[in-house]
Amino acid sequence: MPRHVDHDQRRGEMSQAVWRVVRERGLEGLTMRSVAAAADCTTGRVAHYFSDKNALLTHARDVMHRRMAARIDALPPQPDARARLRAVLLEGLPLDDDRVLGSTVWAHFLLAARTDPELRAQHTVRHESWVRRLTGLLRDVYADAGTPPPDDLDVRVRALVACLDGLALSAVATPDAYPPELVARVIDKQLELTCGGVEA
Amino acid sequence: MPRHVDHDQRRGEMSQAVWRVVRERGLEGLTMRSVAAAADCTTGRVAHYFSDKNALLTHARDVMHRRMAARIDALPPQPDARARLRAVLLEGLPLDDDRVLGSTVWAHFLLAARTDPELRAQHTVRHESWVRRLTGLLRDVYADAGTPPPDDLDVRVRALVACLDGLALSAVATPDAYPPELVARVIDKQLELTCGGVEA
DNA sequence: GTGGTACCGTCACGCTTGTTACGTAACGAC
DNA sequence: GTCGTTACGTAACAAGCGTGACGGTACCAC
Repeated sequence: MPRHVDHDQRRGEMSQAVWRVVRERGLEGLTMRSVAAAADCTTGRVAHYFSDKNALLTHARDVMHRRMAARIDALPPQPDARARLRAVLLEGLPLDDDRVLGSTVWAHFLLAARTDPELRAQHTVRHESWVRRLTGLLRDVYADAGTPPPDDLDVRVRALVACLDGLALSAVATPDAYPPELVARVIDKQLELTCGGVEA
Repeated sequence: MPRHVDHDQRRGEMSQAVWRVVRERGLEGLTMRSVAAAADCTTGRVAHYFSDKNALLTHARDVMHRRMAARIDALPPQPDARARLRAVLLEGLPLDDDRVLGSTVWAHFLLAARTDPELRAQHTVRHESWVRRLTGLLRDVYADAGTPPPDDLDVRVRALVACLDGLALSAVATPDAYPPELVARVIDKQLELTCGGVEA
């Protein structure tokens, strides 16, 4: 075996460079050269680890998604179902630099999905799984209170998710107008509205 | 005066061409050449009416915004405050082809605003005016019912707007997963949650 | 007619893009 | 050592970009 480097690590570094470029210049400002510059190397190295610009993007997106999923899985245990739901919601919002980066990448890929069938299919799968997760958590809230879940549970979750998405978008696009404190207050209100009179 | 053509009309035609290109290829697929092709003319003509690519984009965005504002102003009178609020909300959602186009352009410019200070400033102004408009409408709902508006009126409106934005984004990015019927059902639920027990 | 001006098609320039080819240096196997 | 493979910097390429120059053509005033 000749000279060896850790491929996964290198690819990870370059994915981070992709995120940084997307944050600073958007998806349209993302070029092989800008990624190389952000990763402090030449385009030759980037080309060596990714066959394609598309492969580079896909990898960056997948790593980001795995990272976000891991954050949610690593959430500390909560006292009750409602706190659990709240913690997951907050984790999905861009409330610190790291998650601003995540939401930014998410937003750009979401918009790109509009004209790209493959991106669209992948987004739909993940979105539905996200909706299912929140549905389960909301159901737990009702179970905790000993109340049967309402018939409109699904629509309530959709409204909650839409609110979350809209907030994330605003926080990402105009962070000055939507500081973390406001975002948290709005999602708490939405949570209160969603859970209706349960445990109130 | 030599041969005369209606400048505003020509510019309007080209703005429509811009919208179509944005819909089909996104903001990054929008080039002078693609706009010219969509407007079925040469780049020479486009250059004749717009000094710049930026001027072209700005005009297209402004015309779209005026168009949307006009739609809302032209809304037929509604029986009560709640119906009025609902009508305005529905008008802001991409429920037909025309508004899908509008929301698509909105979403692209919103994301672009993230890295463009001027776009961001303009978006913030319009967003706040939109929030104020909805706040007034929601206040009317309470006034209609003879109930004093709740203290959390502002946060409720923010949640409503976020929900609207998130729905619009989903409907634009993945229309198959968010057909108009579902979108309308979700916003009706959100409206119901927002108005609390008023008139219920 | 006959300017003269608005309209706009054509084309070339310089720049940036993704991709590919090529050269060289580093390093493990033998 | 030396050889083969991996790593990766450099550079060239065609394609596509925004922009500006140039020229022709259609129309109105006179």
